[in-house]
Amino acid sequence: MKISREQMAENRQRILEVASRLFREKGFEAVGVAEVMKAAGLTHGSFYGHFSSKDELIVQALAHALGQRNGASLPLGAYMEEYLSPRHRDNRAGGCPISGLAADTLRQTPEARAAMTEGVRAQIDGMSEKVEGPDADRRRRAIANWSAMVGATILARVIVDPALSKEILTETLAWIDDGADRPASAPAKAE
Amino acid sequence: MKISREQMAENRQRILEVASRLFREKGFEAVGVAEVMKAAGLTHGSFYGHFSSKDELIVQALAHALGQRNGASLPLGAYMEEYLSPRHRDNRAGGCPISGLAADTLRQTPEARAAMTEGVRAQIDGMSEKVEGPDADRRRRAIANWSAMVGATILARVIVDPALSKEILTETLAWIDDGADRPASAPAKAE
DNA sequence: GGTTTAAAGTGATGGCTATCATAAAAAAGT
DNA sequence: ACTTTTTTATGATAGCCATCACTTTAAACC
Repeated sequence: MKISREQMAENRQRILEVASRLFREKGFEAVGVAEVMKAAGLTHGSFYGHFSSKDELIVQALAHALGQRNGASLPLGAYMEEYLSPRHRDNRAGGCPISGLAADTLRQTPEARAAMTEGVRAQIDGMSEKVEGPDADRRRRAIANWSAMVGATILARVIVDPALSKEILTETLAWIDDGADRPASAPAKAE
Repeated sequence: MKISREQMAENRQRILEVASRLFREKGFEAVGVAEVMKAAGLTHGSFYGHFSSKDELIVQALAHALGQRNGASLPLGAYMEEYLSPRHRDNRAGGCPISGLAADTLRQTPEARAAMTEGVRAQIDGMSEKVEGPDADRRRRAIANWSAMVGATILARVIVDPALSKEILTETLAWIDDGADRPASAPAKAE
């Protein structure tokens, strides 16, 4: 049956939303078109009325997830603390699509990789503006801190031992925090 | 046809070697049993004489790759420089299995995740011993530096823009290098 | 209100995958 | 030399997946 124009736009948005969550949770390859459509409350056949292929859905869902991520609202320290928290580590479906999907995206289409590239660029640019310290070093710090945040999140997620997983988050946070607004080695900021 | 006992052990090693390279290059899911066996110069049917399932192959190949990685021979600075080089970025099949497969391993069996966990633990322990600086900070530095190395490698690999990709490697290296044996912000060490 | 249009539902297809049963054949042991 | 063992090779099977042709049905438009 046909539905209203607004309904269709809503459906498309719901597909993107659901797909981006499923992709972040299970990876691109492990999620089928049928699963996405079912989670969106539709049947698998109508998928190709919205997207020309699964590859296109991947690009759109990635851009969708990257676009609605705005760590711009939080102060940098609070953002780092939230990013390197067990809560974010355990919330893959709703978490940052860069740490969740960067490795997966490497094996996707050039379009998907281009979307991821722009997401990373925007993230680094955004962090550069908020990092403190000598002007010449701000971009370097943003890049290194962001690399550490992504790496620590990926490592903390895969690691089975809870103590080691937590340690990686905590110590990485303490270290990048140090670099950003502390002279030497102090414990993680309390907030 | 049957072959000699040594031949069989050789075959098994070759399967592991080839599998670990293919997995690092394409990810666990994108590589089929038939492809591995073909690359090892065997036919797909004999696979189950060596391993009980693809999942077991994944565990064995992961342990194999993690085991033969010994950055222990190099000085830490040289190791970091090599790790964050375009050469390593572009050499996925022969590169570090942690940055290449950590994200993928998250969706594998608990045994595979356990193997990855021990690989990360060994890496951090090894780096802790070589990092310079105040004793209390050495483990923290090892963890943060390692997180940054893994994250930067993953990001540099997925990013399409060569300039941004290179910048991530260079700036991350400069930053962690600074932290390890430099007072302030200096360019990457020349070697 | 009737006609057109297009989105969602149904069902099928072809390709790819891991897995396994069986055959073939050579090494190991006597 | 002969039997037994065990590994490799062949071929088949069952399941999953993306994709698409076709039908149904309700919104859009006159």
